Parts: sequence; C-alpha cells; structure tokens
Amino acid sequence: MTEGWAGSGHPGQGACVWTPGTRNTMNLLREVLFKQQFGNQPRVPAPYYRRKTYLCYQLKQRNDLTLDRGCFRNKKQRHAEIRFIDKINSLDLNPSQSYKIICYITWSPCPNCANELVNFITRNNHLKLEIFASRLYFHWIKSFKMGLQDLQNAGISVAVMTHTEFEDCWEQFVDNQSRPFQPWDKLEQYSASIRRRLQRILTVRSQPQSRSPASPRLPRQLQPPHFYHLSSACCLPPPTPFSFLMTPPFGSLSQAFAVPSMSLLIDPFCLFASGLLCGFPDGSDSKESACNAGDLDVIPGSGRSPGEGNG
DNA sequence: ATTTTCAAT
Ligand SMILES: [Zn+2]
Repeated sequence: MTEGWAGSGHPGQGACVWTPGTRNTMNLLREVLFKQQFGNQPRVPAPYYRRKTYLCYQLKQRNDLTLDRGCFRNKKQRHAEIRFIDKINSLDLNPSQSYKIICYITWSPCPNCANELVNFITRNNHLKLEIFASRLYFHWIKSFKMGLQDLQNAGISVAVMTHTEFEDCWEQFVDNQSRPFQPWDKLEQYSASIRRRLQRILTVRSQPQSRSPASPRLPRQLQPPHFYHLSSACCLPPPTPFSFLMTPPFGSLSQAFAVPSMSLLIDPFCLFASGLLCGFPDGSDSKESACNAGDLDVIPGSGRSPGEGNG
C-alpha cells in the first residue's frame, strides 16, 4: 500500500508519509517547489506565485533514529499544523518514551494553530517540539505575535530556518537528485533579518506598570488571556489591513461572536503610523517597531507604494 | 532593502 500525497492530483497537495524499515515511498518535494515555497526572500521573486504553507516533520527517538517523517500542506481550512498534530496523535507513541520532533515550516503558525500546538505539547510532555520557520506569518499583527510567544512559553522552541535547516530539509524532503543543497542568493542575510524580527517578538517586554524587579517573567498561568481562542475567525488575517474600513457594516462577523475590537487584532502602531487612525487609548503595542527600520520592523504603508522600491 | 502571506476569482 503506497500512501502518498493525499488530495487532488499533483504532489504537494496533501500529506506524504514515510515509514521506517520500508523503502522510502514518501513523495518528495520537487526542487522547484521547495525553492519556491521555502524561499525566504522578503518578496516573491518574479514571476509571481503564491507562497503557501508546507510543514515537514521528522520524528526522532532519543538516540536520534528517525521513526517517521512527512510533509503536510493545508487542506482547505485545515492548516498543515493541525494535520501534523493529527498525524502524530495517530501514531500512539509510547508515553514513557521521549521523542523529539523537528518541524520545518514555510510560514510560522497562525494564532489558532499555535494554540493547538500548545495544547498538543502540553498533553504530551514526552515530546520535544522544535519549530523552524522560513518566514514569519503576519508577524506585525498582535495575535500572531502572541501565538509565537505562547509556543515558546509552552516549551516549544521557535526559530528561523538558517542554511543548516534548509540544507537538512533539502536532504530529507526534496527529490534532490543526489545533488548538494545550493543556497539561493542572500539566504543567510534574509534569515538573519527574519531571526532578528523573531527575537523582538519573543522578547517579552516588561510591563510599564509592573516594575517588580524580582519577577522578570510571569509564569504562563498568570499571563493575561488572549482572544484568539474565541474563534478561529479571530486568527483570520484581514485581506487588507484596512478592509474593515471599507465594508460599510461589520456584518456577520460581529454578530457571530463578540469581537473585542478590531484594534486588538491589528497592531495599533501599524494603523497609527499609516496616518489613517490615531489616538488609540490602549497603547499597549505602540512604540514598537518604530526603530530598527531596515529590518522586518518596517511599517507597511508608511513609505512609498510597494513595488516602487529602489530604482 | 522588504509583505499580500494555509485565496478567491
Ligand atoms: Zn494555522
């Protein structure tokens, strides 16, 4: 029985499974697909294509023996991370044995998936999960940043893919024709920039009110609740940051559940800097990303129109 | 130096 990429048609549409002991029947990623989807360029190189989410995982024993590996893409609304969790759960791993799972993912997890991953790893203390993301998914939106923080607070290591991880991914998951990994232009430079951005996100800023020097970091149980768990719709990124300004009524979204406020979903500073809005009463996330321009902290829409860069 | 990103047409 060959369990290959599920889904409609071409490889890369669904999941692939590799079983130890047998021949490697896992459908490998094609080289172009790997470079297109795992590429960490800040913008998609021309000609345009859409960068989707691919998750490649390696399940390892304590002695570094790989027990399982596979690659997932989302299936409609079912994100790759959820399919990955389902897959690991289906393996019925021995709870008294410890495992390590390495994940290479093109986009970092959304808030809902981060929440599910936290629940998953909390229920499975014998698993050590390491996530390497090539790019940060909506990294300027507060709920997405909090999701990444939650991952780390739950003991899940979150890092940005470097040459080492790209190379390992190339060797483990790509139909590489036995050729060595050849990095694309400025791979390390892009990786370093994204890593700096992730560092800023994962660095818990001290609360302006609580200045107790004895408690540098609150335990997870005492941290304020987040909003993304109310509905998966909360983690849906707005099509454009200001799309809600253009839709006359808020419509079904606000009726379905109590959205605290749109300002909670978007970095206030992003809107503030855009000049469209000003005077947020809750300046919890203001001041951030004002400096460090030239990194990923640059404010979208604050400069000239995109696509009109250097010339 | 930098976004349009687990689409929907
Ligand atoms: Zn997700």
